[in-house]
Amino acid sequence: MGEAEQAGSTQEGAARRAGKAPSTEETQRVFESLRNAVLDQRLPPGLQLKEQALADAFGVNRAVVRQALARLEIYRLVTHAPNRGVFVAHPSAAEGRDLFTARRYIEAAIVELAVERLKDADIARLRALVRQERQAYEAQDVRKALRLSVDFHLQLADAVGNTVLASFLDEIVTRMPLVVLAHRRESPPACMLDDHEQILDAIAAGDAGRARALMIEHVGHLEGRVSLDRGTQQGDSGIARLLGLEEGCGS
Amino acid sequence: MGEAEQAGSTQEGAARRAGKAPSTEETQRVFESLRNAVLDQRLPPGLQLKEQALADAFGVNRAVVRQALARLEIYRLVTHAPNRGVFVAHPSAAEGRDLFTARRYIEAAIVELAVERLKDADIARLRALVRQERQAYEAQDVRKALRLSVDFHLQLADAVGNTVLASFLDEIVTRMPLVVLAHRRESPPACMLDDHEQILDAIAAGDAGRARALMIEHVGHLEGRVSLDRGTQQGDSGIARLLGLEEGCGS
DNA sequence: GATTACATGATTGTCAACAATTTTCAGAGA
DNA sequence: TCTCTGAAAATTGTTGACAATCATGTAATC
Repeated sequence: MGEAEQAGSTQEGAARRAGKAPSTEETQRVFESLRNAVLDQRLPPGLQLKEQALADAFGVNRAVVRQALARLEIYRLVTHAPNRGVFVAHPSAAEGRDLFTARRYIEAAIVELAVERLKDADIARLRALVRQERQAYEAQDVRKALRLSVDFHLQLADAVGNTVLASFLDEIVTRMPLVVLAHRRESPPACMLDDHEQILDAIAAGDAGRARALMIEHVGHLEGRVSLDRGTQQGDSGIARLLGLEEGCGS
Repeated sequence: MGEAEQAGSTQEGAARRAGKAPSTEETQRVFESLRNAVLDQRLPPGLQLKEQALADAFGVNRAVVRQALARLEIYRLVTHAPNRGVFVAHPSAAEGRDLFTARRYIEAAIVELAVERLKDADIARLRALVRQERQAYEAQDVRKALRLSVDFHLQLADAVGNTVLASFLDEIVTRMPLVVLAHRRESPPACMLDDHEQILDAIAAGDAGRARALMIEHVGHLEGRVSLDRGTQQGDSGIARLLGLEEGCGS
């Protein structure tokens, strides 16, 4: 299933943020491959991850796979059913709502701090990232665009320099793709390419209130792409999910 | 070292918040015992946690201990030195600052939501907790008071009902004792027994702005008990730490 | 006396075999 | 056709042994 990933700025950043000390490089490698697979929406919720299959695929021992899976479980990317196995998580609507609510607060905190702490070089780097993201969209490379879109948020958090808030945001955005897969709307609304750019403008202008409002609105746009209403079932049961596998626009 | 803990409302709550699915009950048991030991400030930063010793102490296999330690590592309660072992974390001053900053934002979010969502029964339960806390202080049971003080924050978060924010706060408050141990001020300022009560009053009165301000101020009081100035060394080197093992007042 | 080289012990990391549990599937019976 | 039973296969959980690495203490050398 998940094999070697393309090296990118996200991987090392994630290692610093979430993965921490590589408790044996092998475990870390397997963990990050699976985590990246989730980020790229390659793993459908509910899929069983069998230890031996993963061990064979990665060329490692089952014990290593087991540790990687245990770590994924802590980040709630998989659920562990005792004596049954681990399955890609299938977040409930309530969980999705909690994630978006928490994301609003965390992102608001980050932009607030960004106005105070970001250097010109940081803003320039983030602007370059937004340009890349736009190019990816224009090139129809949706997967890459989605990834760059996530990277924008993560690198903004990194630039702010608060490791705790950065790791929290990292956990949230990593769990988001599963929420999207489990609760996608049939007709996704139009993509919002300009949000990131406007947020950067507000930060660069030192307008904390506007930056904060824009970011909260941006998260609202993202939440609009899924249906998390209070009556929604936990997620469609298998078949319906496989029909909507083409991904929309990003984070 | 850490053996069975007194059962209390925190344990099950923590299991729901942070611990998640008990990937084999044994692992969860070991993890929580060690986590509780950190919360009670029984584990000095820098102490090595040897796998075999823990396995013997808990009567479990080394693999179980290994998984529990890996989990502790993700919460940054321990640091893992490859081929050397795991050691109780020794948070830097920068890490401490990040934790307090993040805590301000998270707690502010929680009280904001608390004003909207808390039922009368929730408030009554929290008031009872504050009373217990006061009694513990009056009875000079500092350890219990500290624990109840932490419980107040965690149960407030639980009552709000956002599992994501609750788990974030859980991680923060669990890491705090290590920051305190590593960067304790010589003369702790007076304890602030009334903060929790006033926060509850503001929430009960529906005054979100005041509740938020009081909570931020409260976190400021907590931060005042440690010295995290930008010139401070990572922590004193062993001997000095052992001299100041008696604990102050809580969270 | 201080320092380096080396042997010893302790600890972590890896692995494969075994046990326990669950799932699957074939077949009997209603 | 459906359901129940039970054996077989597949999967997870556990344990112990072995290898690799690091820390400790001793002896030799400058």
